[in-house]
Amino acid sequence: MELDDRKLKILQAIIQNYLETGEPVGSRTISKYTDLNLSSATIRNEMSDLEELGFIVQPHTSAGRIPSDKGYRLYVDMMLKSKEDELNELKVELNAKSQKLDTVLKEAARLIADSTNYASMITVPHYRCKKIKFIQLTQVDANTILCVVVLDGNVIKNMMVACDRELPKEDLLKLNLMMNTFLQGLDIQEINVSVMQKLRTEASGYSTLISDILDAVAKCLEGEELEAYTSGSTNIFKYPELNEAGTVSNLLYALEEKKALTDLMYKEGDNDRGIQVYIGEENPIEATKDCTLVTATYHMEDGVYGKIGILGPRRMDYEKVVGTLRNLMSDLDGIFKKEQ
Amino acid sequence: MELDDRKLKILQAIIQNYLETGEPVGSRTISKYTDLNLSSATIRNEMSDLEELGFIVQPHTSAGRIPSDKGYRLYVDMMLKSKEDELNELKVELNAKSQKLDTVLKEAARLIADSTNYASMITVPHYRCKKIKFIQLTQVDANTILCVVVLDGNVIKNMMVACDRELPKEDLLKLNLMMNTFLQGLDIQEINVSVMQKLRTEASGYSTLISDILDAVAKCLEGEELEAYTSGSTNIFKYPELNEAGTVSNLLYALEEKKALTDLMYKEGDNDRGIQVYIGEENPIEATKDCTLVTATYHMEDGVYGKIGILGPRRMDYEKVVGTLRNLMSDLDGIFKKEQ
DNA sequence: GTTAGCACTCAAAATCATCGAGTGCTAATA
DNA sequence: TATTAGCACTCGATGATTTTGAGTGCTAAC
Repeated sequence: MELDDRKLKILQAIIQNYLETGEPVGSRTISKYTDLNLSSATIRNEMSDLEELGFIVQPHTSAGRIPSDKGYRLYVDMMLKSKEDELNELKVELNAKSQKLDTVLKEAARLIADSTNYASMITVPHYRCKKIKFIQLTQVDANTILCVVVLDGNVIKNMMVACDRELPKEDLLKLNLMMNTFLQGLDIQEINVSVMQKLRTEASGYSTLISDILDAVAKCLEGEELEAYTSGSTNIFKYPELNEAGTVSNLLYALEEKKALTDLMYKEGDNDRGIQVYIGEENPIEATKDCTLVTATYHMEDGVYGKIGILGPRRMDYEKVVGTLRNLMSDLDGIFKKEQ
Repeated sequence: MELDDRKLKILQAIIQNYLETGEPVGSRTISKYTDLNLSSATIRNEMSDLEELGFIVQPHTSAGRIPSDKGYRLYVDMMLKSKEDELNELKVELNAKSQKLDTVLKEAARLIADSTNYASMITVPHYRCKKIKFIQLTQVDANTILCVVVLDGNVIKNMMVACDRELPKEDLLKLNLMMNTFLQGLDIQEINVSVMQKLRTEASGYSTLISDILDAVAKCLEGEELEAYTSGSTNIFKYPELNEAGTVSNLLYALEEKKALTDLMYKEGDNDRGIQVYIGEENPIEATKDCTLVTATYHMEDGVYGKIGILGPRRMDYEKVVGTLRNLMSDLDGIFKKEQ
């Protein structure tokens, strides 16, 4: 059996109607809804075919049809194709004044959630290859040193390091200079034993302090590697089909723990294929198997990237989501470029 | 009618039983459950009295009784009193190694949520009177200056400030020195026009930069004044009585938006009466009117304080919650003292 | 003052009937 | 051959009705 043009139109009509209503759609509805001028009986025959082909399913005998994951998949693929070159006039307003990365990301998450009415997540960039732009050590009080590290992309990390005595100012300056000359331009993986060795021998007398600082730097960069922000997680309540006790609590848990996206980043690695749509069972993460997850990857320089995800019901307004996401991506790209 | 000793014991038994089961408790249960050796009929008479006194209510005729807000209130008050001097051996494990405030707070929230099975919130300290310990300006690249502000309590704030050209090193050093001499020890409210004036005249040629920096400092300190962290919000699903569509979504929304606690801080001001318990309608915040909210205030120096809140059902394990909270408070106090 | 006993209440659960949207199939039609 | 009208059938949803049982209040006896 072939998926001819008429079947495709009917499928599309079914999906669109289902997206709007959330109810299984029957043959009579389609018969009236479309401009195909076919009787409900004919539609029934076609629907029967579409079901055999696996694009739609019946929740139970004598109910209308709803799209299967395969059906959504076809729909999304078609849509993505047709949208490919189309201009999208939606303008995402992002307050780029604050140049701090985390503020921008938080705001991005909120924007997405507000404008789509789904839940959103955004991961902070993946620092694996992030290079150190510079380091600044300052004595805060008698036994604490503040260490600020700026990475490229103007990501700022700071940490406190304990030290046993107050350093003379000249020493601190010297240490600062040393740190910068040795570490500038290195990424976290390049800070290896030999570099540390050199630093230690150079800084006679401060060997433990150096170790402590490097530890802090390493821990800070690696530990928070996959932080993420979420927003609008309660939007989930708006979709009754997700609103079964078990599902909703799992989803919210995944969102609160920020697992969904970070897991995905681990699983899928850093392959970037622009906007990805995971429908139902396609989802690589257990908790989201009843949802659709749309992800997009944003880029900074040098293979540094993060992901934005939108989590909603299968019957998601795919057009809007993809559109909004596209816009946001370009906005973010703009901001990050300016920042460098 | 008097609330004699026997009535009190029965009330206590009712509450405790209800805390465990979540079901209305009947006379027969109490008759067996307690060591009073009274028949269910007698209990029924007493319960009837207790209801008249307003300590318990019937969800409907022919159901058992559940505690009213007034009943809980009595119970909590009694418990708080009896706990007052009692040593509590629970030990809260807090990783104090990382000396960064936000990490500690996040961890505290998580600990509380995990150990109590309720939702927790924690606000970052209220900076109103926070004094500047010092300021560090650094040129990050040609048109960006990084400004790190350390407040007492070792709260670190950093922000990027745009500037039109690269400053010579000497000038930056001079600015740094100036900033520190003028601003050190001041709190946000003491940075007034006259201070700014002085700074600007002193720093000939950098007047705009100075303004920008001060703006950033002010905005940063004021804007994030009432940030908060939450944890375990999905624990709410564990309590069926909160699990009505409307309630749960409101609660989660309040939690996600971190409204509950911050609102409370605004409403109640900075009066600190240690551990506070708000039961049901006593709650000053609309969204939590079906819950119990237990809050505690932690202290740093100089009137700087924050709040921790635990949100759960009315039938909360008050003993455990209060105990855990007490411990956490003392742990936090320890950490913050060490940090100074 | 306490208790046994009993009639009464009422929410929750179980049972049953009805309704109707939607289907699949068949036979008639274009 | 493709389309359509017609009809019997299915089955979840809705709602009425009954049953059940935990729990009460009251009264009379201890």
